[in-house]
Amino acid sequence: MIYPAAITDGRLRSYNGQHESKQLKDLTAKERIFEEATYLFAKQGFAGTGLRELAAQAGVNLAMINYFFGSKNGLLKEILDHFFAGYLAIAQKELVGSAALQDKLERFMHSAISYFDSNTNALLVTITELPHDDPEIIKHKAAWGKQMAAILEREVCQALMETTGRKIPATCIASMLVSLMASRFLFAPVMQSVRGEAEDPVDIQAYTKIITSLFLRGVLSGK
Amino acid sequence: MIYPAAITDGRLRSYNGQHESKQLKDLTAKERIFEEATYLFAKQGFAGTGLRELAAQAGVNLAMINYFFGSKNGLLKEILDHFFAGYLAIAQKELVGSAALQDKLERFMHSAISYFDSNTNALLVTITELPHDDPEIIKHKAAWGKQMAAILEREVCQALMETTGRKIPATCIASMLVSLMASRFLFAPVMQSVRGEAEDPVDIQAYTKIITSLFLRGVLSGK
Amino acid sequence: MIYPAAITDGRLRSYNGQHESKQLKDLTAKERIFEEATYLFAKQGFAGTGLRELAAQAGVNLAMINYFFGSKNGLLKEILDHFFAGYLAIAQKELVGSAALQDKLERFMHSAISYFDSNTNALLVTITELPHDDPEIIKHKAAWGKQMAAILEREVCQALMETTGRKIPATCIASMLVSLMASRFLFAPVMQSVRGEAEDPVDIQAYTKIITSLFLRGVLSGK
Amino acid sequence: MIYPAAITDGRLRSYNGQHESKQLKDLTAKERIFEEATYLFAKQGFAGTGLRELAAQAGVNLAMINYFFGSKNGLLKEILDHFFAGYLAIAQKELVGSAALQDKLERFMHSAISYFDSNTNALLVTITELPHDDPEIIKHKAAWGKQMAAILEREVCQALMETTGRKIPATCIASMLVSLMASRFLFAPVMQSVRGEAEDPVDIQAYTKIITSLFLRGVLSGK
DNA sequence: CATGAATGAGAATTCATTCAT
DNA sequence: AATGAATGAATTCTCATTCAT
Repeated sequence: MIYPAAITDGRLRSYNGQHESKQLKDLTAKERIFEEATYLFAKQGFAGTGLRELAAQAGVNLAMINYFFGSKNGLLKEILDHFFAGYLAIAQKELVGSAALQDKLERFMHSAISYFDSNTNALLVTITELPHDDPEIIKHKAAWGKQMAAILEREVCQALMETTGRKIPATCIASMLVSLMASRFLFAPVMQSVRGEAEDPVDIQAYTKIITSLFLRGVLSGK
Repeated sequence: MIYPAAITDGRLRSYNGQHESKQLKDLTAKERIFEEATYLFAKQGFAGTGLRELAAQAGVNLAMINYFFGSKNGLLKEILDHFFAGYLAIAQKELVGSAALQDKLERFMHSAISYFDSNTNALLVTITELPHDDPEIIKHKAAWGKQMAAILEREVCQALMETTGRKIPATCIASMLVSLMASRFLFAPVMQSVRGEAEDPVDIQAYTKIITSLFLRGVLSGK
Repeated sequence: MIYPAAITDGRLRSYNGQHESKQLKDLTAKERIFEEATYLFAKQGFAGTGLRELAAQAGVNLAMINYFFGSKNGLLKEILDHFFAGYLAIAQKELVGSAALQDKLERFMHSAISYFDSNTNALLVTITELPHDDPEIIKHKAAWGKQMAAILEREVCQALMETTGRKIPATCIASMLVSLMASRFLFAPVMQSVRGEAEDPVDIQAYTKIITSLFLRGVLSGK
Repeated sequence: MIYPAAITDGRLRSYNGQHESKQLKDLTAKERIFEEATYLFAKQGFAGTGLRELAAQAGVNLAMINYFFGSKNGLLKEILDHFFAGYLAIAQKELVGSAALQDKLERFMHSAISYFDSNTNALLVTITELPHDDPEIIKHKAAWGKQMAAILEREVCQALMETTGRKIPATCIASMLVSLMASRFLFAPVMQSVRGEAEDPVDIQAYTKIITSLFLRGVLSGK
């Protein structure tokens, strides 16, 4: 997993979210729609983005969107699924196994934050659409949540109870983790204008350290 | 500050957010619009909610919304301002002063989570609309963020550096705090269906303890 | 009749159209509505002007407009009637009598153009609303047109036939006269930006001479 | 240039403005919208005509208007541009050259009045929207006015000064010419009801002669 | 006289989607 | 695979008018 040196504070119209080197012109029409939709949904919200605008930005005919994705909802579902799949893969890779709890968590958080950094737009779409209850979409979100909770329950919660005596539900852990790791990306647009241009944001490595340390040892611990 | 016994897992069409006993019928037309808008924006998103639907649910004529709030954006601005004002007041009350850092933070987090619990809908609107960059709205958000960051810088960041030697920017602290405290409310709709009906969610007091303890001492600390 | 030295090229928010010295604050609410309506209707058209805007500009409550004038149409009718009455009075004063035809016409045109200059807004409203066929309004216009045609028929057409042998219908004369005299005011907004700021428009006295001379002796005549 | 025998006193729902023989059913949707809009705008004014009514009359779906013309303003701009282009072409054809001034003017006025007669609706839209100052529209009008003034300045004003010693600005000439030639069409709806049904209007040839003679030699000249 | 609230209809525009080509 | 036309419903917002106070 590559940790990009340059920070990407907020949404970027990046067509290389996955560290691919493809240019816009190299992408197929479907890929262009997908990338542009992720960017626009992150910037303006799902309901706030029209398919006309999306088609224009992606440089495709309006009818192509429904042709490729069936419907506007189908497009959202694909974005969410794509993002969840990557996130779950990281959880599986870093959390499952016999390593020490602290090591597991540290590695997971490093990877996850790096994933969020490379897929900020998809992360923002996921989070901002989370509470909205389109019945078609909510099933998807619950399905992914179930898998995540299962891993956490098995690999984290039990170990946590054994070592610290604390019983925290997996759903609670899952929520806290994502919230904490996503905080930078979620608040970036606002915090950027709060800081103004005088101050620089912490870079992504520093951020990762702060967040990880906080989650494991709290804000009051030294170092 | 009252801690409501009953959990409010997610959005409620509650016209007694502030623990007032007003009934729907007692509210003025403007208040009904405001309450219903907060509920609907939380449930379906700002852009996903039409003024027609809002007017119907609030039991007012469609034109009254623009009459009272000028525009749909004006309505959103009033909701955000109202929520931010309450949040900032809590920060001012609990964080400003000469108490010990840990006591300040504990009291603030208790009050803030209780505030989130009583104003879940407004919280959700605020968070889900955060990254969306309507130029008219973004100025409001930045203005409030500035005030919050100023308080944290003065009352928390400096004390933190003195006691722990860690320099964390106020904007970073602000984001982490809100994210963490809001995690339960933001993920509630999804986590509810993840748990199914077998398992009960932790109640709000337990949640407050978990979050506070985590933020101060980390997840690995005992107790 | 006074010929103002300063030209009034186009629409003016003049509350002293009739050379009265009343200030805006001295006018009654009804008068303020009337003046402001004349200005706005001239600038944006009757249908293009909302009563809310009018009320705001006139500094009166929205409901006052209907209270004073019955309806938006009633307001227009009063503006038209007021303007037509003044125009017809001039025709009666200058055209009726035993003077020579050329003298009659010259005096009439001088007076009428001066009247147009002092009531440019009302003139513009009249002309731009002329072809629009609101059935309620069209009767008013026809009634005034009949009176004007009658005077022209009696005092001009017959004399014209006797002196030049030409039979021109009164309706035709009436149209040409008004069109010609109003041309400056009707085209002023456009011609102003055509000229730019380099060139000055002819003043109202020069304009009066040009128009009168043209109507009586044609553009090819010397002097 | 064909002089239609039948007079067209005022606005006609004529789909054969250009003496083409196309029927309504033969026109494309865009053309039907264009024709019907010209008719309705002439009859009720631009602001006084709703797109709903226009769509119904043109027999197209409401959304097609914005689909083809972008906006209601875009539709107006196209109507104005189309009319201005035709008018300017006539000016260029008849006024530019080395013919005698009187011949130029006579030919121009004949052609222009005939053009007005074939495009009465567009003429009325142009004139009644002239003073209204939508910033988007006013630029169009000024642009066309500039071209017209340039031709008149070069081809008419200078010759006029040489032959008669009179210096009349091109903007003034342009305004008077259009006003005079358009008078019949502008006042037609009113004058028709002034005459009643007893009297017949002068036909378009007689009107052309009267107007031309008046402009060149004045109303007092014989013949 | 004057006001603020309220109304129902209508304004222009955009929506997601479909379909024949 | 791709396009332009077309649709009906929905969007936000403004309209002129009324009425109780």
